[in-house]
Amino acid sequence: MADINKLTPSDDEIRRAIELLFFAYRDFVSDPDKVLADYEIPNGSLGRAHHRVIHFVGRSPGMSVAELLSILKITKQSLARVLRQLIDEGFIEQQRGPEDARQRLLFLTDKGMAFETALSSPQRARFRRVFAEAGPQASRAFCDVLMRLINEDERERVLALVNRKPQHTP
Amino acid sequence: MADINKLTPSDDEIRRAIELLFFAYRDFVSDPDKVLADYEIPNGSLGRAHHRVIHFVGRSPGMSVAELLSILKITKQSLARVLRQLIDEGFIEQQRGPEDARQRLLFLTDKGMAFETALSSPQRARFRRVFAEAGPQASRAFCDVLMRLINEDERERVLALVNRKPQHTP
DNA sequence: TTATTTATGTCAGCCATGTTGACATACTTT
DNA sequence: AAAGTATGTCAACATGGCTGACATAAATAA
Repeated sequence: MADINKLTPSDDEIRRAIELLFFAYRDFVSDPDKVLADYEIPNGSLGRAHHRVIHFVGRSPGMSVAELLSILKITKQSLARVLRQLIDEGFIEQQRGPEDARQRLLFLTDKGMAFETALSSPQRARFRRVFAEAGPQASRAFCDVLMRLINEDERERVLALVNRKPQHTP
Repeated sequence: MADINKLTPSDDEIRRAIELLFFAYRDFVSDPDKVLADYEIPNGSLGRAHHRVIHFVGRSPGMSVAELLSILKITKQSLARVLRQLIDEGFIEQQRGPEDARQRLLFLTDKGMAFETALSSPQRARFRRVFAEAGPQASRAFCDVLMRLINEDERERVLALVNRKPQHTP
């Protein structure tokens, strides 16, 4: 019967995609681990959770704690732990919100920005190579599929974040 | 200057892909959580680690513990914990290797297979929808990019696993 | 045959990072 | 003044990684 009426992907193609996603993600997230392993701070070390916080704060300087929580989808107590360490170690600074003084707006320090670059650079190198090999059309298709994999009720919010051009903090 | 000489993807496209991968993976792996949350076993519950084991054992019935370890890339002590629970709860059975009697070959029981289906079905449904929406060409491009994201020194081994057609266990 | 290596299991403890629940503080809104 | 909101914090617990040490049985080399 083959794929005469290919309206729907086969179970086998789907299983293959699921497994590839597992392996690709596993290797992709392992990139920053080597960088993280080199950092030692009093009472612990830095992990992937810290990387995620640094990434999103770097991406949206001045974001509130609540915004960050809604992106990471973790509890404030979980975030508090890593945020405290990042602030104590001088990677992140807080400023009171000018409109709403209850908010603590988050910014990377220079040290934080340097760390962000160090953490993301192997990941960016990986994607640079892959996208160059696969070509622009496949790269766009890849992002299109990723976008569709995101929960529909959040997709718009996520796209707004992801599509925003980088901004300067004067 | 735009993209006249588009040999290399822009930093911005790469950053976007990195973020989309984060969000897509986050939502994708959250699918089985609801199923897992319903299962309770003595002294604990089942989590994503159990799901991964069940998936790969179901995928390659009769695989050895060493093979499973090399796929999951975790320590044997970490695996032992979840494997013990899965065996105790009757999801997985072990058989001595017929060639090498030191090996403990792993198989899903009927109960294990049913659980595997329950766990993966929301993920498969997600991909079925996405691939149908995105079309077969984009779906293939997606898998191609994922494949290239995998560490090169492992890619062949992973592809051999991923491309193998499902087999029957008589 | 004896010695070594290999595949697996297990005990004990540590660490990172998620969870819930309760409560405190400062600021905003009603 | 009262209620709601943004954030911080303390305490306890769960999951799932990790290391190190040691045990057993089977395969393989000396």
